[in-house]
Amino acid sequence: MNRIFALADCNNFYVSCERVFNPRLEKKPVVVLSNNDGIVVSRSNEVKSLGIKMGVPIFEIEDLIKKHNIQVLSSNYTLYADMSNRIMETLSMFTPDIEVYSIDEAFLDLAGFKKSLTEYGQEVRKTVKQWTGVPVSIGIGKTKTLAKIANYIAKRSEKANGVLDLTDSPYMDKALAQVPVEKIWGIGRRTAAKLNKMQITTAFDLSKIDAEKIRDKFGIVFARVVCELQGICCYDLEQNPPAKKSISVSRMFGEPIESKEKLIEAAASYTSRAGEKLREGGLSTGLLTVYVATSQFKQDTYFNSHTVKFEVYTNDTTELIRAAVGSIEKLYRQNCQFKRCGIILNELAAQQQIQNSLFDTADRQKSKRLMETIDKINNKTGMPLRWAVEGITQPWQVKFKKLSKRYTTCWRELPEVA
DNA sequence: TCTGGGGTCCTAGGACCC
DNA sequence: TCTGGGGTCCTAGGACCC
Repeated sequence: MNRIFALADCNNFYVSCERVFNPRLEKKPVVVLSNNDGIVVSRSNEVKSLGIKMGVPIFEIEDLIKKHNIQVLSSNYTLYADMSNRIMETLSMFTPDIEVYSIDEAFLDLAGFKKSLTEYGQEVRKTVKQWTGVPVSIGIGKTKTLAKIANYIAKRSEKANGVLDLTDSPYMDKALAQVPVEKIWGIGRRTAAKLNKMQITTAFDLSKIDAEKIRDKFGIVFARVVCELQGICCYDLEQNPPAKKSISVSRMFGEPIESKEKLIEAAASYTSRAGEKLREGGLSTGLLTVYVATSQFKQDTYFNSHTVKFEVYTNDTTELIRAAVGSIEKLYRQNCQFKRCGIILNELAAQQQIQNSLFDTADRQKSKRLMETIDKINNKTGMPLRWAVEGITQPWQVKFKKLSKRYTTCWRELPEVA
């Protein structure tokens, strides 16, 4: 059966969320920054047209910020996650066949819809804007990759007005010719550079290639991209997201750390968060990896990791922290300016499927009750319990200097109307 | 001085076995 | 002392996504 995919993608998502609750930001240049207010992760159209690229460090654009009075905000992840949920709920009203692809994107299956897809897209767009305040663009195509392409153009073309349908379009070739290879879904910087050397610069050029012929040189993922551009569907809608394979928690420190004690604090704190994520998903882990690193932009970089295997799968934070602290003892180096630490949990399994060991000495029932109690307390109060080993002063904590309020998830921070 | 975080999949190469 | 090949499993690293 023929498929028709629509991709609904929010415009400048983080910036748009901020504008919903602070209309003074409308029509002004706005950027949202990453953790530690490090790099630019979301830009308004005004900022894009100033030539400021995604991912540039903030200190490199200080002059432009002053000159154009760019409004600068820290990331407010709580707000964005809540807005995302509202948008996805709104989209689900239009079809039950929806795949939430990322915080600001969803694929909808529109196969079998009789009326004009463009009109339908406009209706979706209007509704999301009305109900949530966030502008979305909609691209429609016979494969996910073509829907992405349509979306790319819908965002940029004035004529499209936010919606472009490329199913059976007489303008298909023209549309593909507008899209540089590096903007195609699945083609990154490396592959784009290789293609450019071969005089393949647009999606149109790429769609004319024989996928089988270059499969050996470029791999199967690439071959699929080419097929999808040709209208051959390789990726279906995924409505039931596959089980997670890894959980990770990592941060750059607010300031570099030299002492082992502080490094242990940070590692314990991230591990505690990883444990919460495990239990939220009803999972346990068999493998914990800790890594530490100095700044990648300084000389004499040091990166190292250590992995611990658990005899019995666990989601007990005390056990996880013990493993993480032991790893730091092995990884620590003196006179080293640590700038980052991360915890990765692999070999995840649902709690029910766990094999017990004959020689297990831990009281698993007691541990389970303890974790449940701690999670319950933490979910109820705004002041989460902490393990002593996480420290008190925590100088490594991430910095957010320009944070907006949690308008939608915290009673004390509701927007006020004067 | 200041440079994010959380994921997935694929591939090449090594270890090991028969 | 000489000398094979095929299969599987695991891991590290690369590339990509948002």
